[in-house]
Amino acid sequence: MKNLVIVESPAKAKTIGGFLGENFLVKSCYGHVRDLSKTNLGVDIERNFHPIYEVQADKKAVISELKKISGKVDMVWLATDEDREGEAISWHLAESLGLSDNRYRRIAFHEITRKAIENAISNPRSIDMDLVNAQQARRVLDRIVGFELSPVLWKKVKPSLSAGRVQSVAVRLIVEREKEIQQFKTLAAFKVAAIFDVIHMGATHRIKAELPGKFDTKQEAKAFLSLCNGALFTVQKSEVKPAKKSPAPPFTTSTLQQEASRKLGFSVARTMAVAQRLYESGKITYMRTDSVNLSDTAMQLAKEEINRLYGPKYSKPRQFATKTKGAQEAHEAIRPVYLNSHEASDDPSEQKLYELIWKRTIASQMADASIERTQVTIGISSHSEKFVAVGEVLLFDGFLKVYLESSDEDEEATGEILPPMKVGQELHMQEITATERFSKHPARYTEASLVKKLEELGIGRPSTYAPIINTIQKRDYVLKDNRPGEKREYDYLVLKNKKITETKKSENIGQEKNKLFPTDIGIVVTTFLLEHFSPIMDYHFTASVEKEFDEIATGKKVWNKVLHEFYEPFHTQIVQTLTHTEKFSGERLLGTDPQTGKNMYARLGKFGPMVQTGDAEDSEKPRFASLKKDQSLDTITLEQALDLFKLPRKVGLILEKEVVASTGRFGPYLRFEEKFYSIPRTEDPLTITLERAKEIIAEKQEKDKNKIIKEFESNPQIKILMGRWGAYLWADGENYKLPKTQKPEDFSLKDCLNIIKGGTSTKKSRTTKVKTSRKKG
DNA sequence: CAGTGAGCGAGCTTCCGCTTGACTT
Repeated sequence: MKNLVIVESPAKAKTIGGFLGENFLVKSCYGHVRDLSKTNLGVDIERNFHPIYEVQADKKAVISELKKISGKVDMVWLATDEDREGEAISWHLAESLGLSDNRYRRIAFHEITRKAIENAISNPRSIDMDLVNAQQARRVLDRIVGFELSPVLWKKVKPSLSAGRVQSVAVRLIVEREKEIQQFKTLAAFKVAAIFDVIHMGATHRIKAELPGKFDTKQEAKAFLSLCNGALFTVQKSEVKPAKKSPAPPFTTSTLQQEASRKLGFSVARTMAVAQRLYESGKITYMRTDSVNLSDTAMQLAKEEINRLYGPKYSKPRQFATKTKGAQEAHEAIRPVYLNSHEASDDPSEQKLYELIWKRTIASQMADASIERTQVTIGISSHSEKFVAVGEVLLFDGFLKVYLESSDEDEEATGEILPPMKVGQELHMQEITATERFSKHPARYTEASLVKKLEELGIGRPSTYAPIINTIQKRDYVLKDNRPGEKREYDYLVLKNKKITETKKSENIGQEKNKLFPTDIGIVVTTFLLEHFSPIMDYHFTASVEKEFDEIATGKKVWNKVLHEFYEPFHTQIVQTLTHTEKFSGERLLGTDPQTGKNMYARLGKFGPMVQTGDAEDSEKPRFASLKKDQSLDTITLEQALDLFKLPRKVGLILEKEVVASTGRFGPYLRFEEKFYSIPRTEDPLTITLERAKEIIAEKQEKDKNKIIKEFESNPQIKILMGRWGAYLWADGENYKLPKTQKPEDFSLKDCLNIIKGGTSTKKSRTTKVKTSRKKG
């Protein structure tokens, strides 16, 4: 072997290995190989922000293998991605493999074709140190922000919290959207629509027309309907306008995540996992990309496929320009490797995602759709307002034959075909309706719409969108959740047969599925960071530092100087906040307790969100109660807070012993004679009666009686019990699985001892995380 | 997964961006 080629991805290594001859060995380094030391800050600020690098623990084996091979070859070709991070990886490789300048060459290609690779090999260059320095600046800045800001949170808000250039802004977006929704004032107005009969060639066509404006009140809407009663309706204008629709560009990571979410209901993480499998099996190109570019080969293949399937009329090859802020375009757009292949996998998820990618790619190379829009204006003899009917005729479907991008907003109903109407023609009115419509608050973010917003702001990279979503949920700043929605009544007026009837209708509103909600911790942390570190929290912070990084990359600025300029004010603010601010808990005064006259607060406590009566300075100690799962610090009322203190509550006496109702980690419960009895979640411990309590206790006691299947006189520490999922072995507080080989009652004490000796207790293997911060409501 | 309903306190937590791999009854 004379040559070693190093790329980032193993799947890429495999493909390229096939293109190059026997003199080339292609290996992968699996992304970054060195990173800042994790033990400390990893940056020596005194020495001009000198980074302290270490080979990452999981890359030691990779590096030692590459080192061994590189010692034996004539030339090492560093073929990492051609972007800022890729350039840095090449530099780290050269450094950690100890390659002298004449032992390696830097090459790069943007598409994986034989031609592109041969071209790269014949045009080698040296490592671009300006670009590497831009990456070092990015890396060091992120480390400083994260590792100086997080400890401030530990001291001033709560231990173990985190903050960073990307995650803190992502959380801010969700927090502020929730605030907008809370402050949103719903406005009602009446929308008027009419149905007319049009007679054309002896047949009656029903058309729908709308009044462009709205009425603020029911009275006005009603008055309008009265005016229409008996009026004449005449066509005043009929306009025909041609229009065209163009296809969307091929997929990038972000647009793939959005469409897979809307069309297939995939989470961002699932989209990436499925795409990874398609990539590894050679069905699609690389899935982490910000480019909409297609290779010449791909465009040629698409053209042939479109010609074959739909005919040349449908083909329109085109290249799209990337508009994304900060795009680095190291790869192609996400597309099928073979555009003439329609099947990619037996796995339904993979196949569905593949079809989506296939359609999007093919559609992007197809002709525009042409449409004819008709707008008919209908005058009212008794009023100056006019009805408008809109019709749409698809003259040529073009790319719509294959694919239409969906949108986050509700789709406007597209017009239907209108029968021909002449100016002056009188129309017969069937009915006119006035429907009360309400303004809608801004939509909560979904995973995918958050990714879209982050991309617009230039925050995060294709490889990090899915991890960001994961991080902010793991840190308990954000919760992906559903809300049931509620009924709302609205007024509906109809003018028909010269009569106006008024009815109430109801609709379901506010239902949410898989939406992102901020948690109390998320809100408190965001408020704190905004107050003390507004420059980092600025939505344009990333974009403005990116501009600096670009200037480093083009040699106009020196990287450590850029860092110095950032660090000076930032660090001053860190010190300032640590020394001069109190602990922050997002405290909110709810009012006073009517019984004691003491202040009541809602705030974030050591164990999560809670309410408090009385102040710490009072002679009597304050009382505390945790919030329920569906309550939040921002919205809890004095009444709800008072309810929280009503538990535990004395329900009454059974046989002169007290029964107490309360809510615990696992929901509402009763306590009687030192034992616990769960109350079904549908019932309320605040109102449960003694009668009902007796029932629940009796039921559980009956069940417990039947619980013991077998006991051993010689060893009372071993029992066979009946649990929710069948029989199991209990031994001194630990539980063991019983083999299904015989009936539970047939096990002997010796059998049991053997199971204990050989088996592992289920308690120890438990991996479920127990949340302690909140009671479930 | 097998019933559960606490709360010491020392020591640790944390960033973003590249890339896949692999703890089991």
